[in-house]
Amino acid sequence: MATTPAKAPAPDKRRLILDAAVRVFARRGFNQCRVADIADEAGVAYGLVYHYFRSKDQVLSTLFEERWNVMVEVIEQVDEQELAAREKLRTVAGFIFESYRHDPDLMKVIIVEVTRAANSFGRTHLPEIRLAYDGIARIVAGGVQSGEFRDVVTPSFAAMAFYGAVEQVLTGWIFADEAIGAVEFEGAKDAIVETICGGLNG
Amino acid sequence: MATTPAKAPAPDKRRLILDAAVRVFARRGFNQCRVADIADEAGVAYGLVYHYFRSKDQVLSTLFEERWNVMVEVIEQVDEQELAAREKLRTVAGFIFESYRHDPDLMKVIIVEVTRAANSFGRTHLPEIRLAYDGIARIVAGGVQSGEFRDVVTPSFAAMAFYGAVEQVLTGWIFADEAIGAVEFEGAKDAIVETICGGLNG
DNA sequence: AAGCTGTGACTGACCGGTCAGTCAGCGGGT
DNA sequence: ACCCGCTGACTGACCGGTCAGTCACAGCTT
Repeated sequence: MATTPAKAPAPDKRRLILDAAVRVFARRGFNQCRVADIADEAGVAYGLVYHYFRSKDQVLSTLFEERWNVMVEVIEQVDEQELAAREKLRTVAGFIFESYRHDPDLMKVIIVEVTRAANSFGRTHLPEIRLAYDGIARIVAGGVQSGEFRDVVTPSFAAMAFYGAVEQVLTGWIFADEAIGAVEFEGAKDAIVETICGGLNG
Repeated sequence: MATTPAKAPAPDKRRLILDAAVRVFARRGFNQCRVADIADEAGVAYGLVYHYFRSKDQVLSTLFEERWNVMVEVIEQVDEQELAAREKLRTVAGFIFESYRHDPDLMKVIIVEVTRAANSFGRTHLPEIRLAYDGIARIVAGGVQSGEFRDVVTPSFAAMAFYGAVEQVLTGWIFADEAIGAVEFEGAKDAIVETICGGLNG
């Protein structure tokens, strides 16, 4: 056998626990679920959760950081491209909606349990959360500088409005009971940009 | 004594408990605080909380319903007036921001613990929450009908974007450590309307 | 190739603390 | 002398986190 044989699929219990936690947190909420629920869902012994993670909190934090870092990076990469600010915003909205389409449970957990939890994880992860807001604000600022956007509102305010609108659409989907169709996903991206950039006025 | 004498200030312990609960929920969060904290804050015996409320949950539900009903009513009344849709939206945003200015703790609790709690109170109070969204959507629909607004996005989508932006601004204030100045309060109302109605495009 | 040993991933019974909710009774007003 | 608003010690369930122990396996020795 070589040093890294990879003959068998290799269970990777840590990943198993993380994935199970997403499902359990999404289903019952972080506070309502038990560590035993995570272990059961992962088909793993209770104690193994504590072998890989210091605490229940750390499981959620890991989940959040993994995903949020990707988003922050995407926002930065988009901004570096040679694109109209409006197109950049469309790409960012598209990425976020696509993240939800790809893994609704994970996005639900991140939004409900971290991004909006002003008394627990939200406070803890504020700096990382702000990184994303700042990135969006930079895109808007670029748009203002190039003359594409009007200079009526501060970039960071516009970023808030943009991100708030995106998150509210996501929240609507999270609260909805039926699955969301492909049409809604596609439409949402354009509708957000149309609303925030074009405005409602006729 | 008459039926409602009001000779002495009347302690009204129920109100005392409700007001104390707002402070405690805002400070530590609903899940992190103990019923004993509420009783202590109110200067009242532990058991009295259970004299007036069936459960800890019911305390929060009462708080939410009291305030949310007022908001839904305001939205409806605004819509009945002879005003441009844009002005109606400005009034609604103004009311929400003013609610925060008047009692930040209460708004924080309502937003963080109910409006955005997809796994607990949010689910329970979904019908009431939707009443507000629907009211805003009706204002937008009126604007489209009168030709004031373009017909590019469904009214309920526009309502989501509007309310999402408002809530995100509020969230920013909630997460902020320093107090918010009067200038910010006044400016926010106009900035929201400028962003959502006017749009960013130059 | 058979035995021996060290390693660490993995297990799950258990513990100690915490807390929502109960209830027996007190005391001031009428 | 009877309410009844009010009290707060108490209880029982629950749950996060611990830790003593198991076992599969890799590598060494003979």
